[in-house]
Amino acid sequence: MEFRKNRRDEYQKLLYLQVENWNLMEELKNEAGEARNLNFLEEIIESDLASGKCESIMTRFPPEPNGYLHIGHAKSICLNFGLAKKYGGKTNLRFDDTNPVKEDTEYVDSIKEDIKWLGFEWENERYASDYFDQLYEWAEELIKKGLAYVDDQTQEEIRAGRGTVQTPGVESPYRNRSVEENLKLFREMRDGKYADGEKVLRAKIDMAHPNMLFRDPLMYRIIHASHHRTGDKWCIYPMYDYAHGQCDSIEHITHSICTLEFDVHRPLYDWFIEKLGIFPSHQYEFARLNLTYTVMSKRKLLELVKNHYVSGWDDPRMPTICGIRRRGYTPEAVRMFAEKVGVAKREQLIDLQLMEWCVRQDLNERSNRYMVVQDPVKVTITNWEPGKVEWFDAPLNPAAPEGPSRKVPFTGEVYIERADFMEEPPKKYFRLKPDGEVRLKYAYIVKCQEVVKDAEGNVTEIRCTYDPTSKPGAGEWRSVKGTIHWVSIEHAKEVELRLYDKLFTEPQMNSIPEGKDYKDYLNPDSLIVTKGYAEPALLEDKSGIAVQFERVGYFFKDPDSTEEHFVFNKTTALKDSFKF
RNA sequence: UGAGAUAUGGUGUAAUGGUAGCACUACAGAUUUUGGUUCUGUCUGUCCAAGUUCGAAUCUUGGUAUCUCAACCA
Repeated sequence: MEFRKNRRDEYQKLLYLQVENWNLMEELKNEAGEARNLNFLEEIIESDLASGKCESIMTRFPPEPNGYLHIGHAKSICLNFGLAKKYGGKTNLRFDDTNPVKEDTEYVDSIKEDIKWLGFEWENERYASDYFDQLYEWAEELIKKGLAYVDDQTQEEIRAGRGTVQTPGVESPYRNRSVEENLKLFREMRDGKYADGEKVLRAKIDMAHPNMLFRDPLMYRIIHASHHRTGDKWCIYPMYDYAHGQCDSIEHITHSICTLEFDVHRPLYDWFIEKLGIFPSHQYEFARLNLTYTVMSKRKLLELVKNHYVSGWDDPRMPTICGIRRRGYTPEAVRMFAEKVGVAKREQLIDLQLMEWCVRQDLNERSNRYMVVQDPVKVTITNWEPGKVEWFDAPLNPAAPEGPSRKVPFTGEVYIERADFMEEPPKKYFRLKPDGEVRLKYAYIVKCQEVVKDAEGNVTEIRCTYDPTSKPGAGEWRSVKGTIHWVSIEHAKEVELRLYDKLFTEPQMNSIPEGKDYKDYLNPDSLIVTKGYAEPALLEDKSGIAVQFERVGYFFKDPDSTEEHFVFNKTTALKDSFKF
């Protein structure tokens, strides 16, 4: 480095440059560089805006209503809506409903709910099916231009004729029908004269093209099925490639953002727009999100639900948006996550820990704290006046010690966590041990005097004395090394706890060895149902977001909860740096 | 024996010919009524090989690796 600097100085002298000028230049460059720091899509948009290629931007989120949205979609939603928001543009929600046999209104509703939950508002709600008439007209136009033809070949013949990635295809015997004949046949297709699969409409491009999608791609196929919106009006339906670009164009989408695997479609997207001479939308691709210990494909998620490996699409272990929501993630956390994973064109496999960090980050600031003991052992305070109850004031969030608080009852018999007591502790054990002192959080310091065990040697009771002078707020504060959570047995409320962990045991679920199935890696301990003993204030919590069980983790009240029976889902554990 | 895309610490992502930075993870330390939070620090990186240049992650050439494409799915 020193060498380089010397060489540079030498060179500056050689060029008779003043060192100050050089440094100034670099400073300016650095400033400019700092101000940028954009992802590649933002760069494209800024350059398009600057060059006047477009006055304002318009994006769209185009789900097919055939399943539930997952965290990968969340990335796309945050991108599309976020980019438009950042640059003063708008975003449409467009359902890509060109295949009636796969789609359903059920999914439309859940998709809308999920987008709203994430905190985004679309400009227009549209459907590809809104444009079926226009798309049909354009198809006739392409036929008239000699750019499309009706093919009578069977599905197998068409597939065989397409060739392979390394060998060119062969032209269909029906490729050179006259415009009149094509028009007549296409109209007959539309009018229901033919059965499914009998004929298709194809674009006439190049059967030897290196891009397989240019080997006379299908534009329309015959499907005699009822569509969730257009009913029985149509029996021919456009293919994705024939529909998507034109739909974008109709809506004047300036930046059509999709995932990487669509990059080979872009030339065809452009081809239709060019041949039709319509508004030039442009497609850009980014890398889809992959998460460690997670499967994301619709097929696999569906299988998990259908075969009851999980309780449903909204099972808190699912990567679906509804699952994540039920797990206790906040929209803020999901948006933060989408921001953190970044946008680029190389395949990414994001560490699940990043997602957990995001919820902790958000929940740490906003969530209310309560004490809940999961695996209790009884502590008796021998010098406590029998029957006495003392109520302590405990802040709901330690970041605001003077802020809102709850009342915590203290009595002579409390539960503590079994793991918070050790008879023969290692040296750096700060919790309760024989003759040791520990603070019961928000209350007194207690000292372990005696350990009671059953015949098997299990600890059944710990007898302690409390130090009356250690009362919070009264007199000088005395510090001890350990502070643990507890709950008054008399006041404890029993709640159901669902402890969730990662669904799979293997980080790279996309590249599992041959001969293995992803289901071979299901984590048998992904759900443990247990119970907890909570301080009474927990049941009164009205925050609506996950709460923190102090020293344990974040928990979210499940919709299964009733007035009598509370159920809490573990969102994620607190970070734990304690090591024996 | 095709075409397209992508290669920067363990994981993501910047640096747009000029000091390889940031975040997560991991590991230390300080603070702490949560072994939490916060703060500080440490470890670890330009796919390879030539070339251009005073200077290359960046430009050129040639390799290598990974991903995508042969549904009447999207």
